[in-house]
Amino acid sequence: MSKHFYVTTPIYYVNDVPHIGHAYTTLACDVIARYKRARGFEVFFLTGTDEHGQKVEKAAHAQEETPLELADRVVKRFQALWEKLNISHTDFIRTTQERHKKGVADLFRRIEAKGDIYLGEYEDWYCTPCETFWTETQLLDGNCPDCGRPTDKLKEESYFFRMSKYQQALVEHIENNPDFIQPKSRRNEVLSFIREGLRDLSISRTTFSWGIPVPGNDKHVLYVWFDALTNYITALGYPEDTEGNMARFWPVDAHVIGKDILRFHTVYWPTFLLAAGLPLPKKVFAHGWWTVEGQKMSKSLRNVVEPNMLIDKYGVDAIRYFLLREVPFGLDGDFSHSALIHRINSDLANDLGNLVSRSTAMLSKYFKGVLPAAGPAEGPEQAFQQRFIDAFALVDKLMNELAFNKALQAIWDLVGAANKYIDETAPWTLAKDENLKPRLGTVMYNLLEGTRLIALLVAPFMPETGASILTLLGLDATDQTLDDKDRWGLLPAGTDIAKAAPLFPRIETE
RNA sequence: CGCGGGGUGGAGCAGUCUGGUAGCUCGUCGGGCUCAUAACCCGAAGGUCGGAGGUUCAAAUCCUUCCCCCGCAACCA
Repeated sequence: MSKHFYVTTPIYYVNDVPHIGHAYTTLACDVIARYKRARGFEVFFLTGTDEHGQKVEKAAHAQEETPLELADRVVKRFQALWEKLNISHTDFIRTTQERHKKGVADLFRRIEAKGDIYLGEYEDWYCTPCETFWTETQLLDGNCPDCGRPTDKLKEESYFFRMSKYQQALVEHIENNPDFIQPKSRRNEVLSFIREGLRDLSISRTTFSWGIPVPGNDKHVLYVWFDALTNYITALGYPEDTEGNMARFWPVDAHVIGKDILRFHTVYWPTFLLAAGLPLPKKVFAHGWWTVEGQKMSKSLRNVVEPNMLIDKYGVDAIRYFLLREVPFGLDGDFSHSALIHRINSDLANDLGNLVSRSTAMLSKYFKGVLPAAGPAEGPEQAFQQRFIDAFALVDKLMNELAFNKALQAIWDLVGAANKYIDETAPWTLAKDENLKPRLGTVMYNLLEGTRLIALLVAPFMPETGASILTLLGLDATDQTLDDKDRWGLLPAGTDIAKAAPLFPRIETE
């Protein structure tokens, strides 16, 4: 079995500034990447930016800068946010990079050589002032959906990809690989879409120039999605593969995307790959959307949630936790400040933070902060330890399904079990009888050892918190490996463990 | 007949595919404990599962029909 893991975010369009949705997708990929690394996988985690296309060209023109200048500016904002969010990507690709353009041109030629690209005519509704083509269904009462002015039916020379040729092969692939498109509801959606019949796809434009030129015909630039989707292999070095990344990491384990770009990833991209004779992605996972305080997020409502501000106010780990805990991955969810504060107070402060506080406080009080050795495990210890063994298997299964919220629930069951273990064993009672000191030592050891394991499980979701707890326990915080570290009893007796300051202060609201 | 998702105790959700004691989190109420960030642990109350009809020994779960809400309708995660 392969110990390689490749996960991608979509490349984000630089015509938009980063918001909570971008952060969500990227965060999800980061968590699975960190988890897989902890499990001993060599991980390639790719994110990046999509910088071509008419919208970028126009936006740049409006601001009197070149498209590349605009892209450089916006890219910095994405990169700064990822740093702030503790995103651990291994590569950041920009579609304006030479390596990408070269790979895209190669893919085009490869498909063309196969006879699956032809020159034809593209006919649609054109808004002259906006210089934009619209499909019949996009029009509002026959007018441009952007500016409301009338549109004309116009023909444009265009290269087409024989997508229709691959309809049957794609349907078969989806049917034979039940996990290819997740969640299942999306899979059904895609299947019914394909069965309505695939048309050939226009993959070039002549109405603007900010893009990758069609090889052999500079009048045309490539359709942005042909350009953009290809990033998933150009980042690996396609077509040369000098570093062997294509060989090691393709096909990708998971393309994580928002539900809006499902069709591009489950219809266009796979058919391009089929035509090129490359293996298809193992999984495409479409997550849901966030509303904000119950309302759709939009620029006009001015309710777009700015991740930087949230991180400054609540802390990066609290935000990371909230986004993945609050809503099942794949469904839509609502972002509200009251829900966020509630999560922070009850899950992070009361459950986890307080567990660490009370545990270390007792160790301080009863053993001067020096971890005692464990005596024989009695009933409570055996049950307690078994919960961890069960949880490791469960969490692994859930992480592989990208069921982040369930994985966090399973981890929090352990936090609950630890709090309950304290209650059952009542260390404060044991402490009153000097004869029970060994028993008290056993309880304290198990408690702190459980805390170590919880820290490791929590670390992919909340790297700083995981590191804080490990440091507190006298361990190397940079080593968040789970493989071989998920056994009971690795915390050495005799370790000095200081009483912890609150990990997550409660947020008081008036 | 455009497509899709949904209507389950006060709130938010799971359960529906593979019918068989209606579950979780929060909130409310009561109790326990005192190590801890007024935190932790235990218990209780509260639902005829949107309406109607049907299949079945048995339906939140399958079938029919109706009502209501929310998205989308080719390039916004």
